[in-house]
Amino acid sequence: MRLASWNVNSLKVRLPHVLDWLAEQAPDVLCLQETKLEDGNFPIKEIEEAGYHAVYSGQKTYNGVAILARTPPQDVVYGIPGWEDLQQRVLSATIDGVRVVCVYVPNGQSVDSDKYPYKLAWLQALESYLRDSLQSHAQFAVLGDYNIAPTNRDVYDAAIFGEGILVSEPERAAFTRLLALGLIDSFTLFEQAEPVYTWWDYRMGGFRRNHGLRIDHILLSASLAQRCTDWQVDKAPRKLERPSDHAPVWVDCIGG
DNA sequence: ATGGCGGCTCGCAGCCGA
Repeated sequence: MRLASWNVNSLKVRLPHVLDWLAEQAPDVLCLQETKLEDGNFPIKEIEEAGYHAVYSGQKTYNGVAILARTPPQDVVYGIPGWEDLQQRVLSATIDGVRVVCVYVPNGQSVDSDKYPYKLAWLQALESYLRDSLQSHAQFAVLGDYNIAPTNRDVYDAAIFGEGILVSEPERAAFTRLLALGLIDSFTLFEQAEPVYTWWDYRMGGFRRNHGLRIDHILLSASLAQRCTDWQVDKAPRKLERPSDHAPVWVDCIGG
């Protein structure tokens, strides 16, 4: 099965790209972030006509997550249970026996912003939730925009970012703690010769100059990682007119 | 050194993203 993730930066604007991508890549599951749509405006008709079921949790202007799947998502959980959050950033569902968690980790804005401690507290809450969920799901995948570049290799110019947002030690430590739960960054199963990015700045010809970051990740439980045969980032949608600044990423897993 | 793009809104300027 193919499990994918894409921060679309407005599903309203990007719906044609998403529908084209579903047709071309035929993922079994596609996790979306930054839909920026209230649930009443979610394009469920178009998604269903494309052959997908969908569950979604959105809000106006900011955030919003969705899971599209060829078979009906089951046991849907909205947000992080027991952790109040007005921002719609997490959605979980079981699809074909795999527990899928779609995450849009807060950006944090800057390390001296109020949004930075919110990001770290949010990551702590996510860690607790994932620890609990892993107890009951051997086949487990956490896909999304983590807003963390795990190593300097995941940054086009580490000097520019310094100890700033997306790369700071506390954020990277939080990411490492997610791995310590027993999750594997599927990207690392298929080490690449050249640096690989999933996001490029709209400004200053960021994509053309390959000024990117690897901040979209697919973490897999050990059982699911054993079934994983490929990891890819598809840069093609980033080349289209009015692209998202993120590219879709996916993994293929045997069976399911 | 700064901002540079793009999407959003009880919009026409300002916030936010990364």
